[in-house]
Amino acid sequence: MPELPEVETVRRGLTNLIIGKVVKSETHDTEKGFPNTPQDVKQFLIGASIVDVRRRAKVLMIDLSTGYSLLIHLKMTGQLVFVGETRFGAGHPNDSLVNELPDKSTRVTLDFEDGTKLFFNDQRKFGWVRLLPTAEIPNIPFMQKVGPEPLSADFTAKDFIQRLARRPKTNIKAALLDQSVVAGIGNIYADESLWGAKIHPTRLVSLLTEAEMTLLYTEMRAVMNLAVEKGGSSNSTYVNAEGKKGSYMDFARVFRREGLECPRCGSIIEKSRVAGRGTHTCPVCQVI
DNA sequence: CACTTGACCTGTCCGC
DNA sequence: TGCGGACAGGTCAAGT
Repeated sequence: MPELPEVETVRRGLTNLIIGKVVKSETHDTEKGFPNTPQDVKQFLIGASIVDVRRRAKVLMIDLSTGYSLLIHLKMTGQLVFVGETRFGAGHPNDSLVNELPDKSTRVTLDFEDGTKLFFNDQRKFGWVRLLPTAEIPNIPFMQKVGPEPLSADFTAKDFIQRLARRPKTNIKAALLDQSVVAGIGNIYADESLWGAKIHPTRLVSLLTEAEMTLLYTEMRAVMNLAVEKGGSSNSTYVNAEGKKGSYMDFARVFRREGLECPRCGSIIEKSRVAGRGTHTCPVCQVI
């Protein structure tokens, strides 16, 4: 599920739900999704309290009182689901989860001292959780190469244009998906941003005008801001850590709207494959 | 080097 | 209904 807006929504939810809680025990299924040793877990996780929940790009960081952090990447299908028996009223979407979790997609479970739990579920097993010293997070390869946060106040159109210029011979969709250019954009918001800027995803970066790149910068930020405000995008079954559904898909202009009318010009939206990903475009108002 | 493709996994949907 | 193949909101390694 997660691009920047979804991960940010999870971060905000967890901030409300788990800060101050003390970890009582932890279980995980395989080393692949959680490579730390039992000794690491015992020394740096068990008994620790949650100090902060942060995000960089699509990576979540749960900072612990031991000076270590849990780094979490949800990849395609990861979810963090908080279950606190007293938190949800009758009929709430999370009520059933109290009894249904853990299930076969559960990779990691954190049990807190107060009886509440946090589950990391991941159907496709691409995601991961790892424990490492908080101070070492900036040194991991991903953090070394990842680009700026698109919504940060000091990220300018000029920065964006300069970073795009490093990928002149690839198409603009691949460049937007490249986390070293800008952090946090994924398949949904790449398509939505390019529609907003009336640029076809297959266009070579070197063929974009400065005006187009400036407009793309503006549209990308508008899309990301709206998506964060709406709690991200959710499929029919997903609920976030707080049991709320994201509603951005109600506002999507092209993503998963193939066969429907373009909201700007009325042409029929097409689906194709660009940069190895399913791609949604208006064939008329997005210029190749 | 820059860029593209395949691999990692499981579940679901769609066409025969 | 059964089966095969394509596909799914990401990233890295290996290939050209």
